[in-house]
Amino acid sequence: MSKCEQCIVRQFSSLKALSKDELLKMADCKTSYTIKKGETIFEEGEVTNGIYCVKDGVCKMTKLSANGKDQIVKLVKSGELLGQRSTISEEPANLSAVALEDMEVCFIPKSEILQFFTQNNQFSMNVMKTICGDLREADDHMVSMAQKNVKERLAETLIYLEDTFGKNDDNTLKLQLSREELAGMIGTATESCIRLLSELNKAGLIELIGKKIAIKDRNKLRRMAE
Amino acid sequence: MSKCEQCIVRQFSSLKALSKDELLKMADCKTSYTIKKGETIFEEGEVTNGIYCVKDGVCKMTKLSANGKDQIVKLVKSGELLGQRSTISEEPANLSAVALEDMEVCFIPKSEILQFFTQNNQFSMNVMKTICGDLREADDHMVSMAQKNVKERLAETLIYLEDTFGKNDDNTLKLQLSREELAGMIGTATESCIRLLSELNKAGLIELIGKKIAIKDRNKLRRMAE
DNA sequence: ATTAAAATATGATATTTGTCATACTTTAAA
DNA sequence: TTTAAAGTATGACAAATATCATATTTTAAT
Repeated sequence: MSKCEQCIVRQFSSLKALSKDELLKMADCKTSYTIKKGETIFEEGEVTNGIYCVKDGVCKMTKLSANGKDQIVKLVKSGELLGQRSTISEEPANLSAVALEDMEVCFIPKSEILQFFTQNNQFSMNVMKTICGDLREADDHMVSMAQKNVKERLAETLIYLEDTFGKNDDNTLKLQLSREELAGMIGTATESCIRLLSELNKAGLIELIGKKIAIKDRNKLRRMAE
Repeated sequence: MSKCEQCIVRQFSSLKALSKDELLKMADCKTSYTIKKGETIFEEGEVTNGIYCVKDGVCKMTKLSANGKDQIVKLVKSGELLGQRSTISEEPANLSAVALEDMEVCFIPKSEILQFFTQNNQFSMNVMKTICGDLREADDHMVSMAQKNVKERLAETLIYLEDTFGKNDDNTLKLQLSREELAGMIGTATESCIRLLSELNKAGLIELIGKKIAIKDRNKLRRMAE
Protein backbone atom coordinates (compact mmCIF):
# COMPACT_ATOMS: atom_id res chain seq x y z
CA MET A 1 0.00 0.00 0.00
CA SER A 2 1.32 3.43 -0.98
CA LYS A 3 2.11 5.87 1.80
CA CYS A 4 0.44 8.91 0.22
CA GLU A 5 3.66 10.88 0.46
CA GLN A 6 4.39 10.99 -3.26
CA CYS A 7 0.75 11.14 -4.33
CA ILE A 8 -0.25 13.81 -6.82
CA VAL A 9 -3.24 14.67 -4.66
CA ARG A 10 -0.97 15.50 -1.77
CA GLN A 11 1.00 17.92 -3.93
CA PHE A 12 -1.96 19.85 -5.25
CA SER A 13 -4.66 19.79 -2.57
CA SER A 14 -5.21 20.88 1.02
CA LEU A 15 -3.45 17.66 2.02
CA LYS A 16 -0.06 19.30 1.43
CA ALA A 17 -0.33 20.63 4.97
CA LEU A 18 -0.32 17.12 6.46
CA SER A 19 2.82 15.92 8.25
CA LYS A 20 4.56 12.62 7.50
CA ASP A 21 2.92 11.05 10.52
CA GLU A 22 -0.48 12.25 9.51
CA LEU A 23 0.08 10.93 5.99
CA LEU A 24 1.03 7.50 7.31
CA LYS A 25 -2.06 7.49 9.47
CA MET A 26 -4.13 8.40 6.46
CA ALA A 27 -2.48 5.76 4.28
CA ASP A 28 -3.50 3.21 6.89
CA CYS A 29 -7.20 3.90 6.69
CA LYS A 30 -7.61 4.75 3.03
CA THR A 31 -9.33 2.51 0.48
CA SER A 32 -8.27 2.59 -3.19
CA TYR A 33 -10.75 2.18 -6.01
CA THR A 34 -10.58 1.89 -9.76
CA ILE A 35 -13.60 3.44 -11.43
CA LYS A 36 -14.45 2.80 -15.05
CA LYS A 37 -15.59 5.54 -17.40
CA GLY A 38 -19.31 6.12 -16.94
CA GLU A 39 -19.45 4.65 -13.44
CA THR A 40 -20.84 6.62 -10.51
CA ILE A 41 -18.67 7.44 -7.50
CA PHE A 42 -21.55 8.77 -5.46
CA GLU A 43 -25.01 9.99 -6.17
CA GLU A 44 -26.91 13.14 -5.24
CA GLY A 45 -28.69 12.51 -1.93
CA GLU A 46 -26.33 9.73 -0.86
CA VAL A 47 -24.53 9.91 2.49
CA THR A 48 -20.84 9.77 1.65
CA ASN A 49 -19.03 9.68 5.00
CA GLY A 50 -15.68 10.75 3.68
CA ILE A 51 -13.75 12.34 0.86
CA TYR A 52 -12.20 10.97 -2.30
CA CYS A 53 -8.72 11.85 -3.52
CA VAL A 54 -8.64 11.84 -7.32
CA LYS A 55 -5.31 10.24 -8.28
CA ASP A 56 -6.13 9.88 -11.94
CA GLY A 57 -8.95 10.70 -14.36
CA VAL A 58 -11.70 13.29 -14.54
CA CYS A 59 -15.28 13.21 -13.30
CA LYS A 60 -18.34 15.36 -13.76
CA MET A 61 -20.40 16.67 -10.85
CA THR A 62 -24.02 16.76 -11.91
CA LYS A 63 -27.42 17.69 -10.57
CA LEU A 64 -30.69 16.42 -11.92
CA SER A 65 -33.02 19.34 -12.61
CA ALA A 66 -36.81 19.31 -12.32
CA ASN A 67 -37.18 18.94 -16.11
CA GLY A 68 -35.18 15.72 -16.04
CA LYS A 69 -31.96 17.06 -17.57
CA ASP A 70 -28.56 16.58 -15.96
CA GLN A 71 -26.79 19.86 -15.36
CA ILE A 72 -23.01 19.54 -15.09
CA VAL A 73 -22.10 21.86 -12.24
CA LYS A 74 -18.35 21.33 -12.40
CA LEU A 75 -15.55 19.00 -13.44
CA VAL A 76 -13.02 17.54 -11.01
CA LYS A 77 -9.63 16.31 -12.16
CA SER A 78 -6.65 14.45 -10.77
CA GLY A 79 -4.95 16.14 -7.83
CA GLU A 80 -8.26 17.41 -6.47
CA LEU A 81 -10.53 16.27 -3.65
CA LEU A 82 -14.12 15.16 -3.99
CA GLY A 83 -16.94 15.33 -1.48
CA GLN A 84 -15.40 17.85 0.89
CA ARG A 85 -18.56 19.92 1.10
CA SER A 86 -20.91 17.19 2.19
CA THR A 87 -18.32 15.72 4.57
CA ILE A 88 -17.88 19.05 6.34
CA SER A 89 -21.58 19.96 6.41
CA GLU A 90 -22.40 16.42 7.45
CA GLU A 91 -25.12 16.44 4.84
CA PRO A 92 -25.92 14.07 1.98
CA ALA A 93 -24.16 14.83 -1.31
CA ASN A 94 -25.73 17.68 -3.25
CA LEU A 95 -24.26 16.52 -6.56
CA SER A 96 -23.55 13.21 -8.25
CA ALA A 97 -20.00 12.32 -9.29
CA VAL A 98 -19.65 10.30 -12.50
CA ALA A 99 -16.36 9.30 -14.15
CA LEU A 100 -15.69 10.79 -17.59
CA GLU A 101 -12.56 8.64 -17.93
CA ASP A 102 -11.23 5.62 -16.10
CA MET A 103 -10.27 6.85 -12.64
CA GLU A 104 -8.08 6.00 -9.68
CA VAL A 105 -9.38 7.34 -6.39
CA CYS A 106 -8.75 6.83 -2.68
CA PHE A 107 -11.46 7.11 -0.07
CA ILE A 108 -10.58 8.67 3.32
CA PRO A 109 -13.20 8.20 6.05
CA LYS A 110 -14.82 11.27 7.57
CA SER A 111 -13.57 10.47 11.09
CA GLU A 112 -10.00 10.78 9.87
CA ILE A 113 -10.60 14.10 8.14
CA LEU A 114 -12.39 15.58 11.15
CA GLN A 115 -9.42 14.61 13.31
CA PHE A 116 -7.05 16.49 11.03
CA PHE A 117 -9.25 19.54 11.43
CA THR A 118 -8.75 19.56 15.17
CA GLN A 119 -5.02 18.72 15.02
CA ASN A 120 -3.71 20.66 12.08
CA ASN A 121 -4.66 24.27 11.69
CA GLN A 122 -2.94 24.77 8.38
CA PHE A 123 -4.94 21.88 6.93
CA SER A 124 -8.18 23.51 8.11
CA MET A 125 -7.18 26.82 6.56
CA ASN A 126 -6.29 25.11 3.28
CA VAL A 127 -9.65 23.37 3.13
CA MET A 128 -11.40 26.60 3.99
CA LYS A 129 -9.57 28.45 1.21
CA THR A 130 -10.38 25.73 -1.29
CA ILE A 131 -14.06 25.90 -0.46
CA CYS A 132 -13.99 29.69 -0.62
CA GLY A 133 -12.48 29.37 -4.09
CA ASP A 134 -15.22 26.93 -5.07
CA LEU A 135 -17.78 29.42 -3.80
CA ARG A 136 -16.34 32.25 -5.86
CA GLU A 137 -16.35 30.04 -8.94
CA ALA A 138 -19.93 28.97 -8.29
CA ASP A 139 -21.06 32.59 -7.94
CA ASP A 140 -19.27 33.57 -11.13
CA HIS A 141 -20.69 30.57 -12.92
CA MET A 142 -24.15 31.57 -11.80
CA VAL A 143 -23.74 35.07 -13.18
CA SER A 144 -22.58 33.62 -16.52
CA MET A 145 -25.65 31.41 -16.67
CA ALA A 146 -27.94 34.30 -15.86
CA GLN A 147 -26.39 36.98 -18.03
CA LYS A 148 -24.77 35.32 -21.04
CA ASN A 149 -26.53 33.74 -23.97
CA VAL A 150 -25.91 30.18 -25.11
CA LYS A 151 -23.31 31.07 -27.74
CA GLU A 152 -21.26 33.07 -25.25
CA ARG A 153 -21.44 30.26 -22.73
CA LEU A 154 -20.38 27.71 -25.34
CA ALA A 155 -17.36 29.82 -26.32
CA GLU A 156 -16.46 30.31 -22.66
CA THR A 157 -16.74 26.58 -21.98
CA LEU A 158 -14.60 25.54 -24.95
CA ILE A 159 -11.81 27.86 -23.79
CA TYR A 160 -12.14 26.57 -20.26
CA LEU A 161 -11.86 22.97 -21.49
CA GLU A 162 -8.70 23.71 -23.45
CA ASP A 163 -7.11 25.67 -20.60
CA THR A 164 -7.96 23.14 -17.93
CA PHE A 165 -7.48 19.80 -19.66
CA GLY A 166 -5.22 20.69 -22.61
CA LYS A 167 -5.22 19.55 -26.21
CA ASN A 168 -3.93 16.61 -28.24
CA ASP A 169 -1.33 16.77 -31.02
CA ASP A 170 -4.07 17.46 -33.58
CA ASN A 171 -5.22 20.39 -31.40
CA THR A 172 -8.43 18.65 -30.39
CA LEU A 173 -9.57 18.99 -26.79
CA LYS A 174 -8.07 16.28 -24.60
CA LEU A 175 -11.19 15.91 -22.51
CA GLN A 176 -13.77 14.50 -24.86
CA LEU A 177 -17.34 15.22 -23.89
CA SER A 178 -20.39 14.08 -25.82
CA ARG A 179 -22.54 16.81 -27.34
CA GLU A 180 -25.14 16.01 -24.69
CA GLU A 181 -22.61 16.51 -21.90
CA LEU A 182 -21.36 19.75 -23.42
CA ALA A 183 -24.98 20.92 -23.59
CA GLY A 184 -25.34 19.89 -19.94
CA MET A 185 -22.39 22.09 -19.02
CA ILE A 186 -23.65 25.21 -20.76
CA GLY A 187 -27.27 24.60 -19.82
CA THR A 188 -29.01 24.23 -23.16
CA ALA A 189 -30.69 21.63 -25.36
CA THR A 190 -28.38 19.14 -27.07
CA GLU A 191 -29.66 20.22 -30.51
CA SER A 192 -28.93 23.87 -29.79
CA CYS A 193 -25.42 22.94 -28.71
CA ILE A 194 -24.80 20.92 -31.89
CA ARG A 195 -26.21 23.71 -34.04
CA LEU A 196 -23.94 26.33 -32.50
CA LEU A 197 -20.90 24.06 -32.84
CA SER A 198 -21.72 23.76 -36.56
CA GLU A 199 -22.00 27.52 -36.76
CA LEU A 200 -18.64 28.08 -35.06
CA ASN A 201 -17.18 25.44 -37.36
CA LYS A 202 -18.48 27.21 -40.47
CA ALA A 203 -17.18 30.53 -39.14
CA GLY A 204 -13.73 28.96 -38.76
CA LEU A 205 -13.46 29.52 -35.00
CA ILE A 206 -13.37 25.81 -34.27
CA GLU A 207 -12.96 22.62 -36.27
CA LEU A 208 -15.06 19.51 -35.82
CA ILE A 209 -12.99 16.37 -36.40
CA GLY A 210 -15.51 13.59 -35.99
CA LYS A 211 -16.76 13.97 -32.45
CA LYS A 212 -13.68 15.88 -31.42
CA ILE A 213 -13.40 19.64 -31.24
CA ALA A 214 -10.35 21.78 -32.00
CA ILE A 215 -10.12 25.49 -31.29
CA LYS A 216 -8.85 27.29 -34.39
CA ASP A 217 -9.21 30.98 -33.53
CA ARG A 218 -8.79 31.32 -29.82
CA ASN A 219 -8.86 35.11 -29.78
CA LYS A 220 -12.13 35.43 -31.64
CA LEU A 221 -13.60 32.71 -29.48
CA ARG A 222 -12.51 34.50 -26.34
CA ARG A 223 -13.96 37.78 -27.55
CA MET A 224 -17.19 35.98 -28.34
CA ALA A 225 -17.34 34.71 -24.74
CA GLU A 226 -17.00 38.36 -23.59
CA MET B 1 -20.04 50.40 23.42
CA SER B 2 -21.98 47.15 23.37
CA LYS B 3 -20.19 43.96 24.37
CA CYS B 4 -21.53 41.80 21.53
CA GLU B 5 -22.91 39.28 23.98
CA GLN B 6 -26.57 40.01 23.34
CA CYS B 7 -26.16 40.81 19.67
CA ILE B 8 -28.49 39.09 17.22
CA VAL B 9 -25.52 38.25 15.01
CA ARG B 10 -23.92 36.31 17.83
CA GLN B 11 -27.07 34.23 18.24
CA PHE B 12 -27.46 33.26 14.60
CA SER B 13 -23.99 33.12 13.09
CA SER B 14 -20.71 31.24 13.51
CA LEU B 15 -19.92 33.71 16.31
CA LYS B 16 -22.06 31.69 18.71
CA ALA B 17 -18.98 29.56 19.33
CA LEU B 18 -17.04 32.49 20.80
CA SER B 19 -16.43 32.60 24.56
CA LYS B 20 -17.22 35.61 26.73
CA ASP B 21 -13.57 36.61 26.72
CA GLU B 22 -13.36 36.36 22.98
CA LEU B 23 -16.52 38.42 22.63
CA LEU B 24 -15.09 41.14 24.83
CA LYS B 25 -11.94 41.17 22.77
CA MET B 26 -14.00 41.45 19.64
CA ALA B 27 -16.14 44.23 21.09
CA ASP B 28 -12.93 46.16 21.73
CA CYS B 29 -11.80 46.21 18.13
CA LYS B 30 -15.11 46.43 16.29
CA THR B 31 -16.36 49.53 14.50
CA SER B 32 -20.09 50.22 14.18
CA TYR B 33 -21.62 51.79 11.10
CA THR B 34 -25.03 53.02 10.06
CA ILE B 35 -25.62 52.52 6.36
CA LYS B 36 -28.46 54.23 4.54
CA LYS B 37 -30.61 52.47 1.97
CA GLY B 38 -28.85 52.48 -1.38
CA GLU B 39 -25.37 52.98 0.07
CA THR B 40 -22.55 50.59 -0.71
CA ILE B 41 -20.80 48.64 2.06
CA PHE B 42 -18.06 47.37 -0.20
CA GLU B 43 -17.55 46.99 -3.88
CA GLU B 44 -16.47 44.12 -6.13
CA GLY B 45 -12.69 44.19 -6.46
CA GLU B 46 -12.19 46.10 -3.23
CA VAL B 47 -9.89 44.73 -0.52
CA THR B 48 -12.07 44.41 2.55
CA ASN B 49 -9.73 43.32 5.35
CA GLY B 50 -12.41 42.04 7.64
CA ILE B 51 -15.99 40.90 8.02
CA TYR B 52 -19.23 42.76 8.71
CA CYS B 53 -21.85 41.62 11.20
CA VAL B 54 -25.31 42.60 9.99
CA LYS B 55 -27.20 43.77 13.08
CA ASP B 56 -30.14 45.21 11.21
CA GLY B 57 -31.37 45.57 7.64
CA VAL B 58 -30.90 43.66 4.39
CA CYS B 59 -28.36 44.06 1.61
CA LYS B 60 -27.97 42.69 -1.88
CA MET B 61 -24.75 41.06 -3.10
CA THR B 62 -24.32 41.91 -6.75
CA LYS B 63 -21.92 41.31 -9.60
CA LEU B 64 -21.64 43.46 -12.69
CA SER B 65 -21.85 41.29 -15.80
CA ALA B 66 -20.08 41.89 -19.11
CA ASN B 67 -23.28 43.33 -20.63
CA GLY B 68 -23.46 46.00 -17.93
CA LYS B 69 -26.33 44.55 -15.92
CA ASP B 70 -26.15 43.97 -12.18
CA GLN B 71 -26.87 40.38 -11.25
CA ILE B 72 -28.06 39.94 -7.67
CA VAL B 73 -26.26 36.82 -6.49
CA LYS B 74 -27.78 36.68 -3.01
CA LEU B 75 -29.41 38.66 -0.22
CA VAL B 76 -27.94 38.95 3.27
CA LYS B 77 -30.09 39.78 6.27
CA SER B 78 -29.69 40.66 9.94
CA GLY B 79 -27.98 38.00 12.00
CA GLU B 80 -25.65 37.04 9.16
CA LEU B 81 -22.02 37.79 8.36
CA LEU B 82 -20.74 39.56 5.28
CA GLY B 83 -17.39 39.28 3.54
CA GLN B 84 -16.29 35.99 5.07
CA ARG B 85 -15.22 34.53 1.74
CA SER B 86 -12.82 37.27 0.72
CA THR B 87 -11.44 37.55 4.25
CA ILE B 88 -10.59 33.86 4.36
CA SER B 89 -9.24 33.66 0.81
CA GLU B 90 -7.35 36.90 1.36
CA GLU B 91 -8.68 38.03 -1.99
CA PRO B 92 -10.53 41.19 -3.06
CA ALA B 93 -14.32 41.00 -2.77
CA ASN B 94 -15.97 39.09 -5.61
CA LEU B 95 -19.33 40.78 -5.09
CA SER B 96 -20.55 44.23 -4.14
CA ALA B 97 -22.73 44.71 -1.06
CA VAL B 98 -25.42 47.40 -1.29
CA ALA B 99 -28.02 48.18 1.38
CA LEU B 100 -31.66 47.54 0.42
CA GLU B 101 -32.82 49.09 3.71
CA ASP B 102 -31.16 51.26 6.34
CA MET B 103 -28.63 49.00 8.04
CA GLU B 104 -26.66 48.64 11.25
CA VAL B 105 -23.40 46.75 10.84
CA CYS B 106 -20.20 46.15 12.79
CA PHE B 107 -16.83 45.70 11.16
CA ILE B 108 -14.38 43.19 12.67
CA PRO B 109 -10.81 43.38 11.36
CA LYS B 110 -9.32 40.38 9.60
CA SER B 111 -6.49 39.99 12.14
CA GLU B 112 -9.06 39.37 14.85
CA ILE B 113 -10.95 36.77 12.84
CA LEU B 114 -7.80 34.90 11.87
CA GLN B 115 -6.84 34.71 15.53
CA PHE B 116 -10.16 33.11 16.40
CA PHE B 117 -9.47 30.52 13.74
CA THR B 118 -6.29 29.41 15.47
CA GLN B 119 -7.75 29.56 18.98
CA ASN B 120 -11.26 28.30 18.66
CA ASN B 121 -11.87 25.13 16.71
CA GLN B 122 -15.62 25.23 17.03
CA PHE B 123 -15.65 28.69 15.50
CA SER B 124 -13.61 27.42 12.53
CA MET B 125 -15.98 24.52 12.05
CA ASN B 126 -18.98 26.85 12.19
CA VAL B 127 -17.51 29.14 9.55
CA MET B 128 -16.63 26.16 7.39
CA LYS B 129 -20.16 24.81 7.63
CA THR B 130 -21.63 28.20 6.77
CA ILE B 131 -19.48 28.49 3.68
CA CYS B 132 -20.31 24.91 2.69
CA GLY B 133 -23.99 25.85 2.97
CA ASP B 134 -23.37 28.91 0.81
CA LEU B 135 -21.66 26.68 -1.73
CA ARG B 136 -24.59 24.29 -1.87
CA GLU B 137 -26.98 27.20 -2.35
CA ALA B 138 -24.79 28.67 -5.07
CA ASP B 139 -24.67 25.35 -6.94
CA ASP B 140 -28.44 24.94 -6.67
CA HIS B 141 -28.97 28.52 -7.77
CA MET B 142 -26.75 27.88 -10.77
CA VAL B 143 -28.79 24.85 -11.79
CA SER B 144 -31.99 26.91 -11.52
CA MET B 145 -30.53 29.59 -13.74
CA ALA B 146 -29.40 27.03 -16.30
CA GLN B 147 -32.46 24.80 -16.35
CA LYS B 148 -35.51 26.87 -15.47
CA ASN B 149 -37.18 29.46 -17.65
CA VAL B 150 -37.84 33.01 -16.54
CA LYS B 151 -41.38 32.38 -15.34
CA GLU B 152 -40.28 29.46 -13.17
CA ARG B 153 -37.45 31.52 -11.71
CA LEU B 154 -39.78 34.40 -10.97
CA ALA B 155 -42.22 32.11 -9.16
CA GLU B 156 -39.36 30.52 -7.23
CA THR B 157 -37.96 33.92 -6.25
CA LEU B 158 -41.31 35.29 -5.03
CA ILE B 159 -41.77 32.28 -2.76
CA TYR B 160 -38.21 32.63 -1.49
CA LEU B 161 -38.81 36.31 -0.70
CA GLU B 162 -41.96 35.55 1.26
CA ASP B 163 -40.34 32.65 3.13
CA THR B 164 -37.17 34.51 3.98
CA PHE B 165 -38.33 38.04 4.72
CA GLY B 166 -42.03 37.54 5.52
CA LYS B 167 -45.11 39.54 4.60
CA ASN B 168 -46.94 42.62 5.85
CA ASP B 169 -50.52 42.70 7.22
CA ASP B 170 -51.85 43.23 3.69
CA ASN B 171 -49.93 40.10 2.60
CA THR B 172 -47.45 42.10 0.52
CA LEU B 173 -43.81 41.04 0.64
CA LYS B 174 -41.96 42.77 3.45
CA LEU B 175 -38.78 43.15 1.44
CA GLN B 176 -39.65 45.58 -1.30
CA LEU B 177 -37.51 45.29 -4.38
CA SER B 178 -37.83 47.44 -7.47
CA ARG B 179 -38.84 45.67 -10.67
CA GLU B 180 -35.30 46.19 -11.88
CA GLU B 181 -33.86 44.52 -8.79
CA LEU B 182 -36.29 41.62 -9.05
CA ALA B 183 -35.22 41.22 -12.69
CA GLY B 184 -31.62 41.30 -11.49
CA MET B 185 -32.33 38.44 -9.10
CA ILE B 186 -33.94 36.17 -11.67
CA GLY B 187 -31.55 37.17 -14.44
CA THR B 188 -33.84 38.69 -17.03
CA ALA B 189 -34.71 42.04 -18.60
CA THR B 190 -36.73 44.44 -16.46
CA GLU B 191 -39.53 44.56 -19.06
CA SER B 192 -39.79 40.77 -19.12
CA CYS B 193 -40.03 40.73 -15.35
CA ILE B 194 -42.79 43.37 -15.34
CA ARG B 195 -44.66 41.54 -18.08
CA LEU B 196 -44.59 38.23 -16.22
CA LEU B 197 -45.70 39.92 -13.00
CA SER B 198 -48.70 41.32 -14.91
CA GLU B 199 -49.41 37.87 -16.26
CA LEU B 200 -49.28 36.26 -12.80
CA ASN B 201 -51.47 39.09 -11.56
CA LYS B 202 -54.11 38.49 -14.26
CA ALA B 203 -53.99 34.75 -13.53
CA GLY B 204 -54.72 35.49 -9.85
CA LEU B 205 -51.52 33.93 -8.49
CA ILE B 206 -50.26 37.24 -7.16
CA GLU B 207 -51.68 40.71 -6.60
CA LEU B 208 -49.91 43.92 -7.50
CA ILE B 209 -50.71 46.67 -5.01
CA GLY B 210 -48.86 49.67 -6.39
CA LYS B 211 -45.26 48.61 -6.44
CA LYS B 212 -45.86 45.98 -3.81
CA ILE B 213 -46.45 42.30 -4.51
CA ALA B 214 -48.70 39.91 -2.59
CA ILE B 215 -48.79 36.17 -3.15
CA LYS B 216 -52.42 35.05 -3.53
CA ASP B 217 -52.14 31.39 -4.56
CA ARG B 218 -49.01 30.03 -3.02
CA ASN B 219 -49.60 26.44 -4.09
CA LYS B 220 -50.07 27.23 -7.74
CA LEU B 221 -47.05 29.52 -7.62
CA ARG B 222 -44.94 26.80 -6.05
CA ARG B 223 -46.06 24.27 -8.64
CA MET B 224 -45.19 26.77 -11.35
CA ALA B 225 -41.67 27.04 -9.92
CA GLU B 226 -41.44 23.23 -10.21
C1' DA C 1 -20.23 -9.27 -40.42
C1' DT C 2 -24.78 -7.83 -39.44
C1' DT C 3 -27.92 -5.34 -36.98
C1' DA C 4 -29.79 -2.49 -33.39
C1' DA C 5 -29.00 1.33 -30.66
C1' DA C 6 -26.94 5.57 -29.70
C1' DA C 7 -24.86 9.84 -31.13
C1' DT C 8 -24.54 13.56 -34.36
C1' DA C 9 -26.59 16.65 -37.65
C1' DT C 10 -30.03 19.63 -39.73
C1' DG C 11 -34.64 21.47 -41.10
C1' DA C 12 -39.12 23.31 -39.77
C1' DT C 13 -41.63 25.47 -36.48
C1' DA C 14 -43.26 27.16 -31.98
C1' DT C 15 -42.15 29.41 -27.87
C1' DT C 16 -39.56 32.30 -25.01
C1' DT C 17 -37.16 36.29 -24.22
C1' DG C 18 -34.93 40.70 -25.38
C1' DT C 19 -35.13 45.28 -27.37
C1' DC C 20 -37.05 49.51 -28.61
C1' DA C 21 -40.77 52.72 -28.43
C1' DT C 22 -44.02 54.98 -25.86
C1' DA C 23 -47.41 56.06 -22.22
C1' DC C 24 -48.56 56.47 -17.60
C1' DT C 25 -47.52 56.93 -12.64
C1' DT C 26 -44.89 57.91 -8.72
C1' DT C 27 -41.10 60.18 -6.49
C1' DA C 28 -37.95 63.65 -5.62
C1' DA C 29 -35.90 68.05 -6.53
C1' DA C 30 -36.05 72.95 -7.50
C1' DT D 1 -46.45 73.63 -6.28
C1' DT D 2 -44.38 72.74 -10.39
C1' DT D 3 -41.37 70.13 -12.96
C1' DA D 4 -38.00 66.76 -14.08
C1' DA D 5 -36.54 62.27 -13.40
C1' DA D 6 -37.18 57.65 -12.30
C1' DG D 7 -40.00 53.69 -12.10
C1' DT D 8 -43.78 50.90 -13.91
C1' DA D 9 -46.52 49.21 -17.76
C1' DT D 10 -47.59 47.58 -22.36
C1' DG D 11 -47.32 47.01 -27.47
C1' DA D 12 -44.72 45.69 -31.53
C1' DC D 13 -41.22 43.35 -33.25
C1' DA D 14 -36.78 40.81 -33.59
C1' DA D 15 -33.68 37.50 -31.90
C1' DA D 16 -32.62 33.46 -29.33
C1' DT D 17 -33.74 29.00 -28.04
C1' DA D 18 -36.55 24.77 -27.53
C1' DT D 19 -39.02 21.14 -29.58
C1' DC D 20 -40.17 17.75 -32.86
C1' DA D 21 -39.12 15.30 -36.98
C1' DT D 22 -35.97 12.93 -39.62
C1' DA D 23 -31.55 11.69 -41.83
C1' DT D 24 -26.93 10.22 -41.31
C1' DT D 25 -23.06 8.40 -38.94
C1' DT D 26 -20.85 5.92 -35.33
C1' DT D 27 -20.70 2.50 -31.78
C1' DA D 28 -21.69 -1.64 -29.57
C1' DA D 29 -23.94 -6.07 -29.24
C1' DT D 30 -25.18 -10.39 -31.22
